[in-house]
Amino acid sequence: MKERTAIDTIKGYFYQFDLAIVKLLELKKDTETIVIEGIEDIDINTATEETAIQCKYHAKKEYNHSVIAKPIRLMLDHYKEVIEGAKKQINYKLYGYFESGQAKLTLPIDSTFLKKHFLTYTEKKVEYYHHIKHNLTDNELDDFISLLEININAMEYQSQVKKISTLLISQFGCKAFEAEHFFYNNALKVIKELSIEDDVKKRKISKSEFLKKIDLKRILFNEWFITYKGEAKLFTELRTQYFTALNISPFERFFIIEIPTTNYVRTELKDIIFTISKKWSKLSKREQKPFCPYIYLHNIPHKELLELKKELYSEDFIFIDGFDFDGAEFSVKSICKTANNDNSIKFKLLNKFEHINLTLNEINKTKEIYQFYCTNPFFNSSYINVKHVQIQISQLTDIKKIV
DNA sequence: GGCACTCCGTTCTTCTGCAA
DNA sequence: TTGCAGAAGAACGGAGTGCC
Repeated sequence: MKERTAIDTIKGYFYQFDLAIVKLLELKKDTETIVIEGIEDIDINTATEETAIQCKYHAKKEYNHSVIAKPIRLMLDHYKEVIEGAKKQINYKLYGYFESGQAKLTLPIDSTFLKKHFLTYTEKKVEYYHHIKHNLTDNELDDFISLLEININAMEYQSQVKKISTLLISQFGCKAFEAEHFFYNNALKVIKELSIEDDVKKRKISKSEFLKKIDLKRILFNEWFITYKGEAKLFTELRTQYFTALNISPFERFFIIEIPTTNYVRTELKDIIFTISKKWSKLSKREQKPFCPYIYLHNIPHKELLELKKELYSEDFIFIDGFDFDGAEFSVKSICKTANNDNSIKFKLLNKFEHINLTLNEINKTKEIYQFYCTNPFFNSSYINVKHVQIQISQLTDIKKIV
């Protein structure tokens, strides 16, 4: 029960973030902006008007006037400052989803209804009259109603998610997977980061800034996206998208892995190397074009790399690193040597960052790069025809779950 | 028959607990 | 601190009963 309550609460946050994404994508001009948690949950600023939207998502709750009464009173507080000349006039919008009970509210409402159901309330057995507190006349309340739009038939959660996907596909001309894993994932991160800014000026973003920020074709390890998707499901989808094929083509695959500075465990790294080697090599005698993967370990201390190589070698796990004899320089020809059943080379280790480009330049076959990074991608491919997948990880063991 | 009172189920509002 | 769901309690309204 507790866990379900938490999930429902998180769903409420997501619903609000998703609505912000929808509103940003629906802005007509690139210069138009929205503010997260401004006057209301979402403030929309267009060339002609400003609208403050209060968003409610009650997946398991029936509509009752009291549920939306408090936000309406807060909007009236703002309106009071408007008629006093302290603030600029804006439009107010209450956008809510409820499981049932929508028929209880007949729109439009009048000032009598507003006073009775939204402005009169009880707290600790004391009755309050919000309109009397603010000394507002019926005419002023009518004016407030003319600025207020109530929609308690808001889109259901999944329908809104589908709408975002459609908008992103249309905006970026991408596929559904990219819309979700690249652009929606990035969009969630951008909105989340805006929402936690203390300064309201920093919670503002224009459509063009937003589109620029989310236009990154790489997978982020974004806690909000993982919460939305579920870690296991996310890893499964990544595996299906990038690492599942019935017949693996004999391509030259580069696995570029950043070693986290904390919680490094050598056995875990070895396990990942074994997995990549096993899955992404074919050394059978019957294989016409045998192959094995290239692996580069970013930020691994020199001494640790040496220990790792010693251990692999002592376990008869055959690999090459482009150095043919003691004192020799890195040889591209050596590292590019074809792996086969006779030499049993299970993977090719690139010791240094610069060896990646030297090797890539030498190879004429189809190449693919899979980069797993911790914070920011550290290898930028300039090869137009080379597939380059960038996936953010939180820990080394994530890689094994994906590949 | 009409009115007042009581009971009880339903509806609505407010409070509380929980998680972020 | 906020926003959600659920609990608790107040308010409402219909049915039944008794009295004038």
